Amino acid sequence: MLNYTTSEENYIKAIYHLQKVDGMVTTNELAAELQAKPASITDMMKKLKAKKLLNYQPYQGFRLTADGTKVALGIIRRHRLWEFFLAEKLKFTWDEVHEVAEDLEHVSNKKLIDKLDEYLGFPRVDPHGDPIPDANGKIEISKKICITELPVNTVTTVVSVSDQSSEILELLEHKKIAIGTKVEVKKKFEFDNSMEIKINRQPAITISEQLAKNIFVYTS
Amino acid sequence: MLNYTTSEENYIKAIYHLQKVDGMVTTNELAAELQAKPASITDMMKKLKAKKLLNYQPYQGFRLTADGTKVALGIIRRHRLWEFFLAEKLKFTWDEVHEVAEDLEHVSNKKLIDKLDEYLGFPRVDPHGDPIPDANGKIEISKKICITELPVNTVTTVVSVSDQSSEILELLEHKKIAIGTKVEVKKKFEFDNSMEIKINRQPAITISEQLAKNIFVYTS
DNA sequence: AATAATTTTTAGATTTGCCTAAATTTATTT
DNA sequence: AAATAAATTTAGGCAAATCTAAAAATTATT
Repeated sequence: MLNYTTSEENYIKAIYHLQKVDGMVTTNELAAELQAKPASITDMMKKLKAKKLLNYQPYQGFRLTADGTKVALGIIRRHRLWEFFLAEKLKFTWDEVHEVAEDLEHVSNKKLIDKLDEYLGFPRVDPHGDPIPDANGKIEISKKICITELPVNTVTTVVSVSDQSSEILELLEHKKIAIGTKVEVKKKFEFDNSMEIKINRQPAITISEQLAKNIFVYTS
Repeated sequence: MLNYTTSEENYIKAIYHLQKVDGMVTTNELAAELQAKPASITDMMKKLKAKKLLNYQPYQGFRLTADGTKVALGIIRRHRLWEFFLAEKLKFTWDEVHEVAEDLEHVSNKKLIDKLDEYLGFPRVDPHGDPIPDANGKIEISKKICITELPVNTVTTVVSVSDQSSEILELLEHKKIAIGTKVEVKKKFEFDNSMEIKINRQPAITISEQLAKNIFVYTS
């Protein structure tokens, strides 16, 4: 497999993530995501198209090709394995790992990553609960849904928190909600979309709509 | 501490290593080391001088300043800690680690490196026997000498092999000489500068001048 | 010490990745 | 369906890091 620049990799990764939400990704969306100007996006889109990583017709948005998706999954594999390493071995907290992994993910030595994977015991998810692609690029279809979509009286497990600001983390910590926490939705209030949830066997607690929107759980 | 580009770091590191042999480093030496053209060296020397990492007067060669040396030691610290990690934890062989560490060394997150150091148990030397600078940039003065300079009947430990081609590695493996091997020089022959050495308590073996010149040991 | 050889620097070009400003295309309104 | 607004692309420029070829400085040699 060929090598790509750090910049190319950042574009590919961003497109992969936006695609999942959107289907087709637009120039402005990607510019916002990467904190770059739209003109820069167009430049790179031409380059990635030339390398057959991207389906792109001017003004029509873009999607990764099968090859582009493979490259994206390689980057995501590296990112998430390093995140796991940082949390598990170096004792970083789960909210610190992303930033460091942003740099480590660009070291693309296959043997390094496969040996790291083995050393870590082939973990299936990273510290945020996101699945780690295997050496062949296979990734478990994440069956995550937002806790707001969960029916009442269903027990499930928190797998990820989308916002990762220190403000939300403070609140989560206070409410004792963390990745892996077992939660059950007890009541939903239409007035303000707040909800009551139970954590383990403790009394129900209330979470606001804003908070709920950022908490994701497994469907099963 | 400021951040430097991968390219700047590679120049700084190369100057540091050449300085130790040479005192003053020349444009052509550095060009050879970095596989670049002399014109490119001059360009970068101007830049590093402007950043006060280098003492440099046109046509007079260059040396790192105290600041430059500090930066170099940071890079070398990262490089050697990753080498140790790769050998110790991921089970890379000692001749494979350098290449991978060349990429990892440019991820310059102080917390990452200090936690890695701690995780590894604050190792003093890398898998080639070279000393690892501590978090403050302190490095043990390496008391390595070539085995050819060792007096007879002195027991010592192999700390490094300068050449790392597969040819020399094959020979070293055959002769059971590795980093950490205890050796004792028994005889030196003036005719061809070959020597007989004993490894542990086994019968003496002969090594050629060419091989001996590449084997380094501790003086004590 | 003058000339030749070598080393180093300068000048100017190229590529990558980004930018601003202007032009173009597409989408939205009236 | 025009006109307006928004999104996107093009054109041209800039900085970093490299290169080639030519000029300048230093070192070595006769």
